[in-house]
Amino acid sequence: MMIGVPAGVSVLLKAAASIETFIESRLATAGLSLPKLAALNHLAEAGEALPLGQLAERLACVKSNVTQLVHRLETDGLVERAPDPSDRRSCLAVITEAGRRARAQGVALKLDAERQVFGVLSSDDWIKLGELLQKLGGRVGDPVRERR
Amino acid sequence: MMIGVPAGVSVLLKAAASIETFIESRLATAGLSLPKLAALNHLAEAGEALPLGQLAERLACVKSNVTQLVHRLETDGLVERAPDPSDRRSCLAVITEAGRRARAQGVALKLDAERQVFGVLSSDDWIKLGELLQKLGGRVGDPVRERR
DNA sequence: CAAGATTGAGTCGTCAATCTTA
DNA sequence: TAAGATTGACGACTCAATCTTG
Repeated sequence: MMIGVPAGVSVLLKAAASIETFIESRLATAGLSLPKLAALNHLAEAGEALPLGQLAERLACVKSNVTQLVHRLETDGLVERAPDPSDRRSCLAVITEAGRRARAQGVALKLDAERQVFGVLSSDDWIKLGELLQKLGGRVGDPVRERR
Repeated sequence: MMIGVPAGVSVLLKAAASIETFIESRLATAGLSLPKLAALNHLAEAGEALPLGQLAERLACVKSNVTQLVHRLETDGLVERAPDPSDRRSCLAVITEAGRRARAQGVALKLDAERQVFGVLSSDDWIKLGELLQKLGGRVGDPVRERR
């Protein structure tokens, strides 16, 4: 008997959307979102201020997006803009103390949410899923790249 | 040895995003997107015009979203608004002939893209993935619901 | 000219408030 | 008052065009 073969794609996308919504709802309790937390993580892990272009590259998104994201983070008081002494075209994103605190909180919330989601899977299941997604993700190709 | 347990979540979300981008890029060749195609599918499958609220429910999204989505579809000439004879508050979404053609094209493009994505997995892999996602998706809970 | 960032317009989604009709 | 739809404001993303500086 034939089941619609590619129905699995929809299942995958829906599951992902569902999980994302769940994690976002947890992060929201700290005034954060996944994009904001990702930006804070990159800034904290870099250990220094990053030019916006650098940040865009690490976030695998377009520069204009980072412009706006950093603007929102500035409004929240989690990041500040500073002029780049070595290049007057450039602009550095600096994480604030409040930003570091929010990040710590966000990391904990996200980890907790992820554990909740993945708690229903056995270790073997989890490994198997990783393999399958690897194959899937690897083949699809073309993550965001900067246009020429 | 310990691997970061919930790293799998990120892998899942990234894989899904990647696949979604891929499918969207195919649909774009017909001037469509996943949300637009979903709306057309529901209208065509319903076999009759639907009130916007009905459509919102079937799309599992908020009504205000459908208002805008239908507006874009109207701009594209794929859907038309008609007054509801039985309730003057209501408004019916009617799929046009162009809408039916676009839908047929979109369905084919999407199916093709999905087959491409899933071609990299064996039948067994595919079944296994379905099981795992079932467990995962079932647990997460709270799809969109209309607020009271 | 090329590189860094920004702005403007467009898609897609949310929520809260509003307007009309039941 | 409830229900149907719309509007306005916002988050997050894209692209194309622009401005400034190298």
